[in-house]
Amino acid sequence: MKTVIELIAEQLAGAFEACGYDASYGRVTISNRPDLCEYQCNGAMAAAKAYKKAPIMIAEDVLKKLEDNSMFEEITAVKPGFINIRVSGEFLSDYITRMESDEKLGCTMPQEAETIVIDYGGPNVAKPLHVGHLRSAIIGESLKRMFRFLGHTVIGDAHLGDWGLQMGLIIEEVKERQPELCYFDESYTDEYPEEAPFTIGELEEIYPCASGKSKVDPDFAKKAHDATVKLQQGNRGYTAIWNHILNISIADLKKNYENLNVEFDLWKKESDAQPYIPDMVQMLKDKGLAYVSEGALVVDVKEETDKKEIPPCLIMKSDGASLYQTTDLATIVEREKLFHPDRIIYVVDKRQEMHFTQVFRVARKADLVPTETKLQFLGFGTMNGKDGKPFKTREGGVMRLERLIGEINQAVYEKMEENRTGSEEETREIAKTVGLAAIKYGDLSNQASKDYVFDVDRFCSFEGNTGPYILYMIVRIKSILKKYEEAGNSVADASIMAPEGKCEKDLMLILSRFHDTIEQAAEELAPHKICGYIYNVADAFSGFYHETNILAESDKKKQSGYIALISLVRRVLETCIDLLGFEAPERM
RNA sequence: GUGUCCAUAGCUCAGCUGGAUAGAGCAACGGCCUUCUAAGCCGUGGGUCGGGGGUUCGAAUCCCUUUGGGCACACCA
Repeated sequence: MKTVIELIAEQLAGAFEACGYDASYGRVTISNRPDLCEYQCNGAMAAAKAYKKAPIMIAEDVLKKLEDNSMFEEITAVKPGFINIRVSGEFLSDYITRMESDEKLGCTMPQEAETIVIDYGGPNVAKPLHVGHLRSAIIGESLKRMFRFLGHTVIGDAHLGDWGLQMGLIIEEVKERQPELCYFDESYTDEYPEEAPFTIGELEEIYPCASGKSKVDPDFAKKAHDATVKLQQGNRGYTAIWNHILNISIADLKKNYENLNVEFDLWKKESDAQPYIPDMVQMLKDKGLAYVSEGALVVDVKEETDKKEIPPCLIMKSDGASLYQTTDLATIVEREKLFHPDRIIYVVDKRQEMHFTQVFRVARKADLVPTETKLQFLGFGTMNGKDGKPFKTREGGVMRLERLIGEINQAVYEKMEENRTGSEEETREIAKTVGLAAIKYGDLSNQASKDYVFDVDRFCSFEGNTGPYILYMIVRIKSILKKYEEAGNSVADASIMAPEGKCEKDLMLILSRFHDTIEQAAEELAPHKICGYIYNVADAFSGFYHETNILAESDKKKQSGYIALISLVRRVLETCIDLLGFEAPERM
């Protein structure tokens, strides 16, 4: 469905053309002076230069050539050459009504749906999720939902890290602790036990221990490197341990992501790309792209236009082991083979930008994907504490996700406790829903690429531009609709009417911009635009709510118009928060 | 060192494909609850958009320069 802006711009473009000017001057934007108008066109001023005429004259001429004035309440040429526009209430209510009858609230479905792989999450097996994984999960999940809503085929991939040095470190540490295990006996030929020799809790302790040791003990580090190579070469015992690690970790990760309302379609791992590596490496050699430099196999990726030296992309270490780059490239090969994606979006810490620049360039040079396939890197910034430094626990350690969520839920619960009406159990449940909204809205309302300050108190504070505030507005609407139905009316039968008050019209104007917002947010990979929009809707609703006593309205027809309107507000808000990845409780 | 991103109200952030008076929220101050959830609403104060130059009828937005930060720069992921 065409946006209001497009409908107005069509009219103006026609008029500009009729006057002999280029149609592109008919571009319309939302007014930045809501006191003067709702929409504006600044084309006359731009045209003034090209056609050497006074802008105000151009604007006035253009308005005379308008073919259809029915959608405007007011359209005037002002001062230097602005064209100020107010749409009519009838046009607006009709527009909103059409939106309401559309399953996607007016979003245009693509002619040809894209297949999009979104690579987010990227948790490492054997390591607990910590705050560093939060942004990727939250942003990636939101993008997945946005593109899916817009009719694309989206595949969200957790892309576990299970193939790097960390596996060698863990295996070597287990070996030192329990050398008698059958996995380390080269002559062992029986089936390996089904039961893992460690629990998730032990696993989470083993890795940091091994990692620390490797930094101070070169001998241990060497052994870990060797173990990594042996694993990658298919050593039977090591593979069995690795399988144990995987099974235990994945079960634990699923539970954690579920708590975040994050759901992957695919639980692929770096190791799944392993089978593609030999052929890919051979191909890189055959094409003359890969060569040996300082003992390692590399591909040059520098380009003429580079302002700085981009180092060659390492494909194979001098000891023969593959690296992050290798698996990422092979993963592209795998994704192309399995899904033929039109684009792959990587939601990764922005510090990895260089890495992905290299990987993308090798992929292009080697034609791992067709030229049309988009490879997009969405780098997100660091989550900082109130001191502006990377978020840590009070003791200064890495904050585990479980603990963070627990603290948020507790903070929300304590606020609700002050004036709770329901049972403790119910309040706890609601606090979880509200807490998740607090975290996600707090994160997503910032631009993804920027660092941001994660402030538990502020995000949970129920006041102002926060997740809980948005939920509160939805809950209010739900409550009114429920009472309306309890009085024997039907919300479904209500229909929207032309606005009378200013607040009512403002609310409708904001609602009419739903699909502009969603389409733009998807285009720019910018969930924060949805947050900004939601807040505007909630704010406009609040104004309307306070001006209008809906349930006490005696004119039944008018009341039905109000009900239909707030019912649409609810739908828009709920759709938006679903795109952001959280939901509203029935009451709070 | 090279490159890159950032700098907007006391704090946290929008706005940046050039447009009219730079916006929110928090914090501060003043109002509004026998009426659909006051977790709300209305109002007041608060700014040389880091500094300097330029392009333009018009710059927070584009270009140059300068200062101060973050980050990245081949065998970790």
